Amino acid sequence: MTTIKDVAKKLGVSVSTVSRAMNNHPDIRPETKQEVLEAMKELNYTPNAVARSLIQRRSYTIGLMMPDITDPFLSAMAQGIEEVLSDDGYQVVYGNTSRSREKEESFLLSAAQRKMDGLIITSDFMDSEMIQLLKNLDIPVVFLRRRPPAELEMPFVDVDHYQGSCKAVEYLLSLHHEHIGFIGMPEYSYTGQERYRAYRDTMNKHGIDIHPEGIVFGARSYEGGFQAMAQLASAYSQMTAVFAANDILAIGALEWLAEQKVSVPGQMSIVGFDNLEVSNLHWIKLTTVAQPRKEMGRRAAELLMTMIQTKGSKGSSILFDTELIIRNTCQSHT
Amino acid sequence: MTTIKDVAKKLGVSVSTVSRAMNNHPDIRPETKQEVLEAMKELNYTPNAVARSLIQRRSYTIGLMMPDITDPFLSAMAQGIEEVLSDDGYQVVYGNTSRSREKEESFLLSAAQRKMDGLIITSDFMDSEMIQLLKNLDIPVVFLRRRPPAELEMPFVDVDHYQGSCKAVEYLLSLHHEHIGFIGMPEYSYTGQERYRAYRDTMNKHGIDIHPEGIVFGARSYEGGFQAMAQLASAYSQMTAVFAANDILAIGALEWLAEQKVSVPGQMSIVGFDNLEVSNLHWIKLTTVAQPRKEMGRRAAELLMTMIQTKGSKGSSILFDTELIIRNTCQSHT
DNA sequence: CTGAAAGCGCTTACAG
DNA sequence: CTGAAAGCGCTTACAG
Repeated sequence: MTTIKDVAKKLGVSVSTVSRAMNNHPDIRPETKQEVLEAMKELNYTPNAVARSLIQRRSYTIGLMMPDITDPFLSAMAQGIEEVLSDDGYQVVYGNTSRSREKEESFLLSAAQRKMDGLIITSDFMDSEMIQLLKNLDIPVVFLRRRPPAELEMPFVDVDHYQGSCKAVEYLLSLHHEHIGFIGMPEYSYTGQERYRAYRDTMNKHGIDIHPEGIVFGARSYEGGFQAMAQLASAYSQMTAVFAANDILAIGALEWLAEQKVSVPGQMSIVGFDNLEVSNLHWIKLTTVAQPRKEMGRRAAELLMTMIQTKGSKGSSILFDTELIIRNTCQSHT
Repeated sequence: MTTIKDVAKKLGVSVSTVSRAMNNHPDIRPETKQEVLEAMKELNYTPNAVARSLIQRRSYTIGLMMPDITDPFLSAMAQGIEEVLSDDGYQVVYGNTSRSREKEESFLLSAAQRKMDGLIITSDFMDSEMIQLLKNLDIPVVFLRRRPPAELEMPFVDVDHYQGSCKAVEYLLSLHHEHIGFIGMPEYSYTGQERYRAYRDTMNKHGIDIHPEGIVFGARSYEGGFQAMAQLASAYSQMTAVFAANDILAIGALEWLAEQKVSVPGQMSIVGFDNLEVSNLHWIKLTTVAQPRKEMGRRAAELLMTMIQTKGSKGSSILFDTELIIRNTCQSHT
């Protein structure tokens, strides 16, 4: 492997000079710089970023911790993140947690050892030990799609799940539905909780009774939505509309309805949340709530970059607006 | 930041001893080791992996270069890769290329500078310059879903696109279809070429004429499949079946057919390729060819690990079998 | 079993 | 503008 020493020797200059040439240091004669650059090319020299990191205490590496890159939502955000970070010369180290506490912990440990310059995390286990770990890291962190615990003074970027869900329920209400069921995500899910809270609050605000049998929490899959819809239909027979906390669940519900020949929106109205690509398929055309996924990733990365550049800045959180996308799964209740 | 020196000082031992304690070196008295380990904990010491990498010439980092993490196929493989690599204490550095030559080149350059230990790449631009770059890296590389150029002696892992596509076309043939159209991916796509080749060969093998107007190459989207089907239907009126080179295209075609009230499989049979999750949706139930995505990622990672561990091993390629999944979009032609 | 010393490949004051 | 020297935080022969 050729090092800075080799190119210094070839030219009969010092290593300092070579270093200055490749780092665009002002204190160097243009001709000297030119010679060095040429020698580097001739020798096929590649600077060793590891050595540089050690001395500069910057690795130009940022960690991205996510539960599941397979989730279309998360992968779109990851792409946005990678785009802005790589443009700035940073590398993204990707850690999949599979919603396992152990994997989250080991990723954070690894971030400490590898001297990562910053972190973007979608964390599912923010207990006191984890918080301590994050504090000890002493690097900028932005939470993506999660709220940081109060003692952490770190920013987050997310969509306004609450407001978006209010829109969805308001829409159903504006269509004169009163018996509105709810299909939720697993109860531990943060986003699921927010969407559920919005459902309750909106119903209450309009003075509409919430029927406990009209609420069910499904698994994170089409099958979960399918089962949930089956349960709802049998337990809450007056129901004329359903707000499903995400599109996957909504589509699972639509499958059950199709199988049972319940016409949508004729007999049942459905609203989802996420605006996944499949929701726009000809047979589905789901009315849902859209969020700017890739843009969220981009903004999270940009936020982290400014936090890194202006050291000590806490960074301010970003809450994106949602948009109700009206398609074909809702109809006025008469 | 606390370093190995701090813990040595606290205990009045040498840094060598501390180093030996944390690296499970045999030449250390168990009691000494115990003391060191405790001191490390007390001081909240975290080893600096950057320093270690510099001296050991291993970064425990592998690079994963992919065109688009948003593609459900690639993200599933990425997940498989991350799982096995992180279990082995390796980190995965993720680079999105967006099918841009420039981004591929800069990722490879970065791999050299960061002293990555290995690479898994889905490369779209293997020209001579790129090949040279890869050679200079002098680290294990496995190609994922691509063939390495002949002069590179590197292994690949992929599914047998050719054989899988033969199965699809043979199936249509077994149903007595003779006028079989083909919807392809963009022509530069490697996987697309293989699937097209299989279509042609299988038709020829059975002595069936291929009609040039029955072949169209679509864009990489539902819309692309939609347009392609429209074109095919008007140009090739005897057509009774279509092999679409991937599920997205197939579903786009199904959308057009549904919109035109052409019954599937009554008037038109369709086979896809990929077995994406959406293909199993109630309204779609697409007959298609399945590939073990996550498993492919896992095996690619395992292959890379053995190449790294047994230095100098070239590694042998892995070609996965496909499986024809028969659902509801094909019917016998009478 | 333990320590002193050299060295990994760079950067960065400090002198000149 | 340039060079010699110290140092980033470790690991690893080499002596003892």
